[in-house]
Amino acid sequence: MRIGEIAHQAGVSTRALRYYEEQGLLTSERTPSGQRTYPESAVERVRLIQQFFTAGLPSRTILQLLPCVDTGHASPKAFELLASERNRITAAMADLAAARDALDRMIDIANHPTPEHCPALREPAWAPYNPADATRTAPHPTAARVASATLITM
Amino acid sequence: MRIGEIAHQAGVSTRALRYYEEQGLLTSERTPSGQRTYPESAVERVRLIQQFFTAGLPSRTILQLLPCVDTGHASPKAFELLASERNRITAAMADLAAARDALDRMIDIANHPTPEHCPALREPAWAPYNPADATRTAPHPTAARVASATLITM
DNA sequence: CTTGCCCTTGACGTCAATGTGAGGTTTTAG
DNA sequence: CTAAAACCTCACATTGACGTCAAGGGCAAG
Repeated sequence: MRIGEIAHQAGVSTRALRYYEEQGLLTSERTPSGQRTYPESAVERVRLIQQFFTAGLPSRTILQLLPCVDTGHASPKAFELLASERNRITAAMADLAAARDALDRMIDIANHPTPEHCPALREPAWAPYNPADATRTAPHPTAARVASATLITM
Repeated sequence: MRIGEIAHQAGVSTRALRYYEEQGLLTSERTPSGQRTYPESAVERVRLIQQFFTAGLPSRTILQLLPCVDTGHASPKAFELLASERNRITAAMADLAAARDALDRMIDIANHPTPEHCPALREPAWAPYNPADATRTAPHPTAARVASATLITM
């Protein structure tokens, strides 16, 4: 298969594939005229690479990891890398969850059916930010938040 | 409080704080000599901003979201934005989970206690990538994977 | 007053995964 | 055979959240 076909099937650009090759993540055979040729399995390989990129792994790290995929064996160093990247991902998921919770609180407040949009009345998940007011104490925790599962189910 | 104090307490650089101000995310009073002054609440505000940045929200989006935090009200447009960003985050979490699963499979294989490191014997979570071999069929699903919870508990 | 640390603005550097365009060759369809 | 489509290499552009350096001003302690 030529590069365009792989790109299409894997859902990436040909530019990306050439970049992967440049980074040592993907190899190709060449026709006598110099065009790249790939086996079918390259599609799956590219999808895996993309998955790692999407997860925020830099190409250098992926480069160190891919041999493990191929050989089924991980050197102690590679093993450590696997573990640390796993931890990074877990931490990133926690960060995302925290941000999503923050958005959820905002959505809850914005969704609040009563007309208590007055900042002085709602429970301050965050203190209203007023730079001109440098001597403020914590506002009253007042209004009860109302559960509203109106948006996304997950 | 001056900028260095806020930066220290919020765990960011002064450069970042000036950048936030430049982007309209953070405001400050000025002393007669031009130095920035912040209220205590700025620390919390900066932490929130950082949380959003960490979650991959661009500054322009955060800029649109912060007024909702302050007013407790979301315009329909802002509400839509809240929802779409929530979806983005949820999708990103799914991507991370998928990548983590991939790493887990690699860890499982690498951890395999038996000497079946031979690629021909293990179950191919991914086909071994061999560009010179364009006419390969799926290998045998053979070796059973062994549960190994040796690394991270989460 | 000076030492030293913190602050100011401004502007250029960074990093990484591509996008994009130029200029030329190869393959394919008719 | 010819024109379109796909491919090649090279190389500069982009994006975003900062880092970093330069050149200078503000302010407490000794």
